[in-house]
Order: sequence, then structure tokens, then C-alpha cells
Amino acid sequence: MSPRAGLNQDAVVALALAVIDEEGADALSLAKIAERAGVAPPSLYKHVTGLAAVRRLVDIRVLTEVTEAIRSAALGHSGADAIAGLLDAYRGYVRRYPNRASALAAPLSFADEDVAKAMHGTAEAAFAGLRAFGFSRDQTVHVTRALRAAVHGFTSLEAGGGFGLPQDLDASFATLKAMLIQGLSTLAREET
Amino acid sequence: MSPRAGLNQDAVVALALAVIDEEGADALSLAKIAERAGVAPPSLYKHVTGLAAVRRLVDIRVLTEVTEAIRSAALGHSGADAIAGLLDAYRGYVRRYPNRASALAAPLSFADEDVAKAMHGTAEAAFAGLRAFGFSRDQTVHVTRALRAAVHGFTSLEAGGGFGLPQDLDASFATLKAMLIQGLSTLAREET
DNA sequence: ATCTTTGGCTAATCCTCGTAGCTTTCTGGC
DNA sequence: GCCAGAAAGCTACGAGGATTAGCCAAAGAT
Repeated sequence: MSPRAGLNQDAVVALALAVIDEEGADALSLAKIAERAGVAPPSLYKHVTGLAAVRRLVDIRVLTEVTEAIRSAALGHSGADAIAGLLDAYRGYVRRYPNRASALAAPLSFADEDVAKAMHGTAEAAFAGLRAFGFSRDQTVHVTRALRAAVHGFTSLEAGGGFGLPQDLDASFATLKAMLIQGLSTLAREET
Repeated sequence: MSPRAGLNQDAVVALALAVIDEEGADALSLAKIAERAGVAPPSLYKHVTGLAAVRRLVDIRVLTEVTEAIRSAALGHSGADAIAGLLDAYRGYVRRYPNRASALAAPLSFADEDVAKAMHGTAEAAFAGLRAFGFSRDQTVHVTRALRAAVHGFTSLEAGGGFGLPQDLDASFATLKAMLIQGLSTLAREET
């Protein structure tokens, strides 16, 4: 039937993302991926070790893409502008691919080399944007966590339809950004 | 074998929570619940319509419990104190039951009567805490969303081990609270 | 040309959800 | 007390997905 379908690990991940984007994260299965690849399910095991591995690779891919998005958004800006750019870029990614939100929430092990590398890149982008505020090393970490938590929480709730009231979501996100950046500036001033 | 095991819908939900707490949210299955109930899996269908229904009921139960926790935490406080109390109570719940974090992230339909009711209760608790700030109705909604997003994001990342660096998580959460409350006060001042 | 590696396949196993239909226990009216 | 009927259990079964084992053909290297 399929004399060499030209598959490889990256192609499997790409198909997995297609399934997730079109049918939702819960719908991901090896059967679905195989169908799109035009291949029988067991054939996938020549490229990945199983469904769990696909999930892990998808998580890493998404994390890497988000990192790339926020990194380029912050280019050429600094201080509050840079932070606002990072937050917008993160939200923009999740709005474009709402079903990938769960990949950003997934528990990942830092023992995993590739995971650690992707995470590190994301953190570095944030650190660069925060440099202008003059925080200590520890405080930079705390602030980065706060920003990540806030934007992750907002986007994952938004992607999941978790906000029920009719008020404008853009305005809500603007409020969140304003609160965070205000808080940031105040902390920076206090820290001397 | 089991002449009436005294099961009912609430008991099934309780057992489901036990599975989630002890084995993780992904480990939830009708088979596991049935085992704990001392009953064959199909018997559960006398009480719930399937696994999806169990998940929905679990989500509602968790949401209700969190609402109760934050509501009682805010009692007798107002303004910044009330907000800090809400945030701490939310985080406290998730720290006590880390595997339930995913239930708070789950996409829920507001068309669902019970879901809407639980959500409404949570929002009301936040609105009450914010009253002292004197926001407009719309601004109250935006601020509430920002607070929920932030605390949800922090706790879900924390529960999933999503923070890799060694810095103290309590300090990070304190930073987040400080940023939010600072932002809140500033917004309130601006709004006149 | 042949030999090896690679990437497909079929077949089979296991597990879980969910349905059907039977049986036992409890309960309430008489 | 007795007995109908509802409620709550059971076994048996079928569908679908993950994974393993073992086979075979296609590509590519020597």
C-alpha cells in the first residue's frame, strides 16, 4: 500500500499538531495521526516510542514556538514596552492555536534535557525584557514567574472558554497587562 | 457479591476525587472508581451516565469547594486584605489537592446550569472583595478576570511542577500578589 | 548484484468504555 | 406478612485504541 510514506519524527509531530488544532487536544490519538499519515497505526512506532512520546514532543514544539514568538516580539524594545510585547505575543500565539493551550499547561520534567532547554529559552527572553528594571537576580526570577503565571492563566482560561460574562476580553487582557506593568514599576522603584 | 453497596452520585464523585488525588487526574477511569467502590464497572452507570459525566461532576465539585474556600477567607476583610485572602485561599486549596488543578482549567460550558451557578458564586466572592475599590461594573469584571487568571496560572503551573528554578515559590507568589494589589490600587485611583 | 537497514504491514493482545439484558434486594402498599 | 415493582447490582459482549511481535518490501551502500 504505502511504499515509503516519507515519515519522520518531525512529520509525526506536525500531524499531531494538525489533529490537535482541528479536533482538540483530547482527540489526539495514534490512530488519528496514522490516518492522516496514510499509514497503519503500528507503523508510527518506527518514528516515536508511543503516544506519550508524541505528547512530550508536541509540548516541546509548542513551547519552542511560543519562545520564538515572544523573543521576536521583544526585539528592539525594552522596559514596559518589551514586557507588554511579550505578553501580547504569548496571547497571540494561544489565540491562533487555542487547542494548544493545554500543551503549555502540561507538567513537564526538568530532568528532561530538551524540556529544560526550551524552558530556559523562554525564561531568557523574559529576563532580557526585564533587564531595564534593575531587579536583583532572585527578584527577576520571582517577577518572571508572576508574569508567566498571569499570561498563562489568562490565555488558558480564554482558550477554554472559561470566561462567562460578556465583557470584552481584549479590555480584560489590557487590564491585566496594566496591573502587571504597574506592579513591576512599583517593585522596581522600591528595590532601589 | 455486593448486595447494595450504598452507592450514589455523590459517593461516585467522592471516589473519583480520591483516585485523582492519589493517582493523578490522568489516572481517572471508571474501572478505578468501580474498584474502590467494590463494584463492577457497569454498575456505575446506575448512578452516572459515563466517564464524561463523572469528569463534569468532579469539575463542578472542585469549583464549588474552591468558591467556598475563598468565600470564607474573605469574610471580615475588605480591600487589599480581602484580595490577598482570596488569592491565598485559592492557592492553599490547590496546594492541598494539586491533582485537582486540571479540574479548574477544564473547559466548562456556561450553557450548563450547574456550571454557571458554581462560576457565579466564585465571581460573586471576588466582586465582594473588590467593592471597596470603587470600580465600575465593567472594570470590576476585568479586574476579577485578571485576578483569576493570575492565581489560576500560578497555581496550575506550581501544581504541575512547571517552575524549574530553585527560588522560593512562596516568595514568587508574594511577588505576584504584590504586583496585582499594587496594580489594583493604582487603577482604582485613576478611575476616580 | 547483493546485503543491510529502514519503514512499512498484518495479526494478536490487552485494556477501557459503554450497552444489553438478567437477577437480586429493598421498599411500600395492601 | 406478602408481593409487585423499582433500584442496584451482575455477567456477557462489542467497539476502539495502544502496543508488541514478527514478516516483507523498498532504498541505499558496497
